[in-house]
Amino acid sequence: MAMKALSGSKAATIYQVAQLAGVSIATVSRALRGSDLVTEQTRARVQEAARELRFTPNRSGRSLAEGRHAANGIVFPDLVGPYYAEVILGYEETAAGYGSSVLILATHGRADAAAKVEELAGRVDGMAVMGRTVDDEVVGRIAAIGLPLVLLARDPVDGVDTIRTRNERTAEALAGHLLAHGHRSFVFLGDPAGAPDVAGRYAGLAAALAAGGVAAPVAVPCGLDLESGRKAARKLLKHPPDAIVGANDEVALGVHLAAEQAGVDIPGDVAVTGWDDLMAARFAGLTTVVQPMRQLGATAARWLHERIAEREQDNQPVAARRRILPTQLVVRRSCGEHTPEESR
Amino acid sequence: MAMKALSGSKAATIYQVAQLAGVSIATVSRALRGSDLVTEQTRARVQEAARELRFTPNRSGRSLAEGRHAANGIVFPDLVGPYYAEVILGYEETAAGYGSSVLILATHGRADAAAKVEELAGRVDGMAVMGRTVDDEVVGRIAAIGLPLVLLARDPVDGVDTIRTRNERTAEALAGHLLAHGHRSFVFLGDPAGAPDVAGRYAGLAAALAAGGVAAPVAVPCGLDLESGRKAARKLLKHPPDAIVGANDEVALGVHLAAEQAGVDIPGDVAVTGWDDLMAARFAGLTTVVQPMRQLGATAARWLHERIAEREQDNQPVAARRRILPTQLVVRRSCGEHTPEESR
DNA sequence: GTGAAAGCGCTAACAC
DNA sequence: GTGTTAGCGCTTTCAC
Repeated sequence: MAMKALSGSKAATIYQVAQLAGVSIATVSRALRGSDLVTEQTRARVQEAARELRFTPNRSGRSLAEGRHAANGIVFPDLVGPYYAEVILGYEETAAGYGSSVLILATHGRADAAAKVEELAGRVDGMAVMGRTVDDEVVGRIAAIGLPLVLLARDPVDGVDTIRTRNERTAEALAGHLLAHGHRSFVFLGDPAGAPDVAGRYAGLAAALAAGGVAAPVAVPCGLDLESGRKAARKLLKHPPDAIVGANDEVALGVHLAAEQAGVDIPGDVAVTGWDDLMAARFAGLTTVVQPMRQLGATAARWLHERIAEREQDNQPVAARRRILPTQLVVRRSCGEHTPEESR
Repeated sequence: MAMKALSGSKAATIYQVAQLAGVSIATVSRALRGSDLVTEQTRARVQEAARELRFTPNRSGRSLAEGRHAANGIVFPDLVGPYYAEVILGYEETAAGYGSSVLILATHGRADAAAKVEELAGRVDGMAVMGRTVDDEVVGRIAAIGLPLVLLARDPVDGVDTIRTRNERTAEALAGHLLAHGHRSFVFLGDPAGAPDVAGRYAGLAAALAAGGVAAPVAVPCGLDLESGRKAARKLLKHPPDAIVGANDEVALGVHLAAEQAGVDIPGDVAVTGWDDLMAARFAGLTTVVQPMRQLGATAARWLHERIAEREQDNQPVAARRRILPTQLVVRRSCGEHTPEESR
């Protein structure tokens, strides 16, 4: 019997454990879940049997009986770049603390993203959705069936919790710093119509520049990865503006690569800034904006947990929450010359 | 009815769809799953009802009935650093292609990691385990119940598929390059007893140096993150060796930070190398080793898919597979002066 | 082509 | 304390 268990090709069920321990399945369930309605003696016998059969409760059976999945989902455009990785880590860590597993779904730019997301909705108790991975209609549809939802780095949808990082106001701080350097002509590298974060960054920049009496920055649409930034910069650097504001660090770092290749000096010939404070930004000397990515994920997981508890207890749902997490300008050398005491 | 569906607070079940469409649940199931045992007319009616009720099949019910989860798991020590993120992305992308969701589990260094992993085993059809997240005993136990398993960047376990990246031989290439620079005293920054990858890197380095007639490198144990590298380097740089070989890029980049702070020149005063080729390595000018991380994850997902199919079809399992993915030395400026034609 | 009904593995009421 | 049993939502024979 023991041998059979060890070499078993299928996971054991509660029935087998019950049989081996000489009790009913109800007792097995109780014993293993720590109910105090079992003698310690019985519990020991059951545990022994479970161990021998290498029994792990089948999650589907349990979920079906309990009416919950003990799992949360997170949807993001892609896992490329440390940005999403950090958010997911914060999310996973917090969710795990609540006993929930985490299902990840990268939509890439697939056409069937909506279907994938809706399918995911069927296997989780709650879900975080990042950026513009799926449109408002899908979000609304999922929210309508009552699945706890939280949107990250995305424009709010009625009745749905949303967490964002501060973009507009930090963009103003960035603009102020660049203006102080004496820069007057600007290019924004990124597509404001693409991601909500990018839109906010551009809007904040434009507003601040306008307030400073400077022409609105030209927005040059650009993917959010290193290579897109490099390609876009190659053309741009032929007649560089005073400053190029990258929609994120990858884009800005792509500009660095292009500049190096073209023999353009940063910040001598052109100032460059990014957003996210990737590890690479530090080593490239890139002026950028730090965001609490981990906290973004962690907060999402916590809010979902609260919403799930609320549902389970049939409590009156609290109104949709909005939160904007602080961000901070990190000045390095790419934005222009600094006096020694200005530098860190 | 439609209103009720739209504002519904609980997901619809197959029974409600059946009732609304005026058919049995069996027909609903058949219609929605594309069986050709239904009239197109009936199918249309069912689809209409399903749409109206926003019906998505409950995954637990389905999994229980089908005896499979349509989900794979991946276990890793932490999501910090782009290294794991890339592996997971490759894994998710491939798994999604096979129709499987992906559950992630970061063990961090938690004491209950084994329990978490075994629990995960109960909700997936297959699982990838990275590095030394759980010990051989747990791996063996999970393999014993017949769950398809693949180990990544980890020493093989009998009867379990394993995929690694080439460490030893590339370490030799790295050693050769460093010796050619004239470096003769070496420190390896990392704990060979910690991660399997690190062990392989150290072993390869030591062997090559021995072959070159140079004393074995001192291994200074060190965490695999930036800060650990920086701290360890702070002491080390007081009397720097000719070269410091970091167990990974983060460690090597930590050395860069410490060197900058201490006014030590790289590579003038000390050569530094890493492993992984993070984006930051490129901007820090760090000599390192590229690894096909995405491919590592993708291969894992593909192998699992094959194992799962094998099980479902009750095929005779093929012998455990081993694969070592190629890696490549990337020479930048941190390892020593190069003549112009040597540099890229 | 469709329906009735038997599970899938588990939890939790309800008996005893 | 423990056993019996009724579901949880779905897929899939087996009848018709």
